[in-house]
Amino acid sequence: MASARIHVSMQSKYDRVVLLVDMDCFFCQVEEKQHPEYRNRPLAVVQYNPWRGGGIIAVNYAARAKGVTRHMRGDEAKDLCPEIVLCQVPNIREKADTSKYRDAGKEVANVLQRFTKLLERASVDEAYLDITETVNHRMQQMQSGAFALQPQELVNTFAVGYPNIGDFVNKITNRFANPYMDDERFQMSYDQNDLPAVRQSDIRLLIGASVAGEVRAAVKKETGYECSAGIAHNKILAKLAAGMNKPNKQTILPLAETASFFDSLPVGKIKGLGGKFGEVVCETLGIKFMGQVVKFTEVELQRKFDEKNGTWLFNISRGIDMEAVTPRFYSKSIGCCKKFPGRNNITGLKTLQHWLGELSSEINDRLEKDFIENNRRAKQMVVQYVQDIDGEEVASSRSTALKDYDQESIVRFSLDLIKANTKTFLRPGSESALNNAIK
DNA sequence: CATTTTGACGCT
DNA sequence: AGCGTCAAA
Repeated sequence: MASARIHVSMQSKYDRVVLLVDMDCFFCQVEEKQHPEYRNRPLAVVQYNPWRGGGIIAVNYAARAKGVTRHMRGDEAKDLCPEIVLCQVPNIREKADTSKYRDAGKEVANVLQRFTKLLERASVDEAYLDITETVNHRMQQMQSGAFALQPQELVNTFAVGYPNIGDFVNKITNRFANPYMDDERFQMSYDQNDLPAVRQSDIRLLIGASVAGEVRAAVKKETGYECSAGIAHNKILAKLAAGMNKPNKQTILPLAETASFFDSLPVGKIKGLGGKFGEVVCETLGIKFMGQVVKFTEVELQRKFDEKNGTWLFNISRGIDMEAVTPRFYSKSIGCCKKFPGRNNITGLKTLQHWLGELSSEINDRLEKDFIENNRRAKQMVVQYVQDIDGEEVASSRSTALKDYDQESIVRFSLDLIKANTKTFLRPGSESALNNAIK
């Protein structure tokens, strides 16, 4: 099958203007909106709370100032910040149910959607917007005098490499007064074919920032939620920029600043390099920073990694990312899961059936809601589970095609899949004990 | 016993 | 098809 990633084909690598909109400590904001009395207080969202106060999955900025972080238990947060409000993810069917936050994320996406057809939801609280068309239109209006940037649209706007946004605007203004000011450097640094886009890059990103300001104002006005945004020529850079200034701020990553910025940017900050592959890249190349990758040729990188990853690294290290913003509003899959650590391991058939029932019930509700909203039905179901086999964690997944289904059939299908996949499902000699505990 | 619960995508 | 990786709250 062809790769799922679609790449843009266009005259230049710098023609697009892409936004990444990221909600600030989103689950906390959802709780603060629901409970106005919690506003302006340190707050965190936890899942479950009997064991050491629950696990923290979101922390607002007042609580971060006290040293509270994700990963901590609720009790640790209380130690650091006794006045903190700990909101629990709702427990429905004896498990954490994050539907409330999915619904809130959809509410935000409904606002974002009005600004472009090219909206790609990247997670419950993040979306990429390709606003190239709007920027092109405003460029034309600007040339005819029908549109002008208003400074008040750029409050809370930053540009990487500039101490404040005013300096960035001044530079662009000076360039209008003297169009050949930067041109010698542009001609030395970029491909001939890219020069028209390079010459317009800064002003187009600045217009993009004004659009981003409007997007964020609309989200705030219509949902009450605050967000941060990155403005750049592609997804990787927009995502990177969005994290530079938070909360409730937006950041431009100017084309000409990318190289010097990358010189001190740890490799792992780039989306896709935050895990094992990023570690391998650093060890293999003997480097720490993104800018150090440019010292290697594309062929060298392909030899050290593989053809695809080598080319990807070569381009990304130069700030080039041709991956398209692929329109997608609804998720491709709907799933739920629960862990059963330690003494909660599922060891008996009855318990397994019970939890398959709970999970199937949630899935069934969400599939029904999805059918009503989006008029689609699930075609396939996948059961995933982790077993304890001789003290080792062994993950498995099995799938089956779905035609008609309801909660009962989902339970039956999932149990059948697990049974069919397990040589010794029940412990020999027992009617009810699983041979391998499910974690 | 202990982040957990999601979701997308790449490799083989 | 099944497994693994990466990322977000």
